[in-house]
Amino acid sequence: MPTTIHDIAREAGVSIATVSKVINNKAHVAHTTREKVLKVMDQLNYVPNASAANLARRFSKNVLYADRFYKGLPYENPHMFDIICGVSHELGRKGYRLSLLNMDSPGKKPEEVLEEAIHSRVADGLIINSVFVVPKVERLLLWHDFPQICIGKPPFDTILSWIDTNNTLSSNLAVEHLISTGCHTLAFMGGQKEDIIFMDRLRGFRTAMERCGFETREEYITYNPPEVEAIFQSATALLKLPSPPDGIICTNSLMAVGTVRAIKESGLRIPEDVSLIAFDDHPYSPMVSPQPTVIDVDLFSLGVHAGNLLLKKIRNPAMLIQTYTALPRLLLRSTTKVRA
Amino acid sequence: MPTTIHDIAREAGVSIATVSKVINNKAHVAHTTREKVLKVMDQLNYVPNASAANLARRFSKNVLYADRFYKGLPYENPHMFDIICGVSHELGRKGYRLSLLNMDSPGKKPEEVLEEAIHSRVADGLIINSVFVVPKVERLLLWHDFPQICIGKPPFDTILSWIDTNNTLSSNLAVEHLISTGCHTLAFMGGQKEDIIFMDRLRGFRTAMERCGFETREEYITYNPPEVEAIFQSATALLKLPSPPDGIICTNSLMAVGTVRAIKESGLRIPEDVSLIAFDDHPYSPMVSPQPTVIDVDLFSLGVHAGNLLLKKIRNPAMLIQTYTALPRLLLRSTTKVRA
DNA sequence: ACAAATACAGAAAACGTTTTACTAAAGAAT
DNA sequence: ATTCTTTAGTAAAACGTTTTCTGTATTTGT
Repeated sequence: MPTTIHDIAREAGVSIATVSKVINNKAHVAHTTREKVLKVMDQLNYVPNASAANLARRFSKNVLYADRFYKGLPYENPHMFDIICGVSHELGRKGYRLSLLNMDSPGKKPEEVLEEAIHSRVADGLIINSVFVVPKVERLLLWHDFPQICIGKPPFDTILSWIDTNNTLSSNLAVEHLISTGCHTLAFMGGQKEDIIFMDRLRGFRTAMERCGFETREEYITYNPPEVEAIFQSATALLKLPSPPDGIICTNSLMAVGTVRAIKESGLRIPEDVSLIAFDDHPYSPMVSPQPTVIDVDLFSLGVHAGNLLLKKIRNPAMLIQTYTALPRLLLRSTTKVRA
Repeated sequence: MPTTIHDIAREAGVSIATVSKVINNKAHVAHTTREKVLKVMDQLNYVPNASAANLARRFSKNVLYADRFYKGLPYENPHMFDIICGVSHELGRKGYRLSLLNMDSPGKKPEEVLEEAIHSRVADGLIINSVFVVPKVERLLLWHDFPQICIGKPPFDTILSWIDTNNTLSSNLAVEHLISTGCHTLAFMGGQKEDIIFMDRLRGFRTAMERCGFETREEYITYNPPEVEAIFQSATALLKLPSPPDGIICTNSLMAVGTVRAIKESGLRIPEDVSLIAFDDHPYSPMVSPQPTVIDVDLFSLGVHAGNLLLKKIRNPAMLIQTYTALPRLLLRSTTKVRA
């Protein structure tokens, strides 16, 4: 019932081969013929059947995004969906489609889900959260020459391609900014030791401090659970030290919320007495007052880059390992200011 | 190079028809034969080529989620991604895949993007944000008998299937809860008049008030921009009225943030002097203190329902119009309490 | 014991494209 | 005029499945 390439060919008085050439903008078709075919296609509202085309040309113009997609995830981590939006945007522009591959499948291990997807040839490439990239998965991908981009640098040496943010560099930026505005005593409101992003940032903090000729004192580094009350206590304690910090770096915006409250309730002014800088812009940042100066990464464009890199690999599978590190940026708002 | 059904057939010493039957769990294949084929499939690591299967059986085991996916959206509206997670979860369980269809395509109108996708048969069904469901799109979908679920009730009478939340009912719940805890004077912290969700909630508020025998006075209804400072002012003004409200309903969690601050800074206690209830649980709700009592909808399971309904329509296209309205639930936290 | 029904297996025809020859015609070069 | 290229177009063979139809064996019912 739906119109096929045969209908177009018949109606236009040409062969299906010619129609195919028109569709795919191939050479060896006269201008007038092309026009004629295009007109018929338009009239009959023809769009090629994707499956048939996929089968014949042996690729699918589809890309998989492999991750877990569980309940509440978007609230916990809206960031990853901003990456997905970026990927989708870029792929859409280039005529590719993005499918979600949920690695949480009842009764199947993530590798199995992935292997099945690859074998079934539903997609030409893969964007995968690096938490799934264990050596076994690496072998699988390399063995099949399957174009891929990992989101996040895999935790071992690999010749897979990846794309990541640079937490160390972010810390550097934060430290340098605070010092340049005149802070002398810096503190770090951290998360828990299992949080690798936080630990990366902390490492960056230490080296940045060293590079700037400052001493890192352990009592200025706190490890906090993700609870605003505990954070508040912790920050209050920090401010009661014999020589309290005049600059605080918060590993995320939740820390910032609790810390801001602590500073205010300690009777100190922001940023005059204590400056504050946080990582990751978060939707509720603008709601906090004063609005926090923030260091973040444009994750949407990270996604765009990932999509772009992947398409290049798809077009040229011989392409060597690709990596890309997104640079952090400083969003100057009201919790930091150059001091007199 | 990749293994095909022919390889399996040869290796197992049967015909490809038999292998196909095994793959698809069809009848008329002996137990021993089935075992033999399965063993070979396992050995050769065979997974059927999706495009070929799609072409032959004339459906794709794929579903589209049509919406805009622009930069920053996940921060503005994490809710919609919770729906997507739900859909993906449900579809994955049933062997279907979810593809994102970005309706923002350079140089193409949303209807065109949609029409192309439908004609190309990349998917067997569609989940679509009802903001795109204009009469033209309705005609398109009905004409092609394309199984679909709208997220949100379309703004006109339609025989398309949709799934939605019930904002009116939510308001009812809120009003009833406040009154049952002993509040007498209720106020509504609203958004802007263009916000249809808010207007729905407001409508529900009015009817609920009436049903409960309370009078709705216009000065207790405020319309606010999404800015915490303005909200704060607005709420403060409310509390300065000759007979201030002892119960406030906030149309979203942002309102709650500003309002809580206003109540506190007015020297009033929550919930002893003023109770507060907000719509939509938001990730930062737990961070606010006191934690707001909230009325929300489980959007993940809304997504699960949507996926489920769609699969039913795909299996039985003759199925009549389906609708589903998710019920709101009350999350009792610290801003409401039964009064002595 | 014999017809009828059923279980199993395979051959072959789709499904709707792309691609690879191959032919015919038209131009260019000798 | 003759040969050599280039261009335009086509017929036919993939691509890897599903499905229908046909033909045997085997079971079941009488």
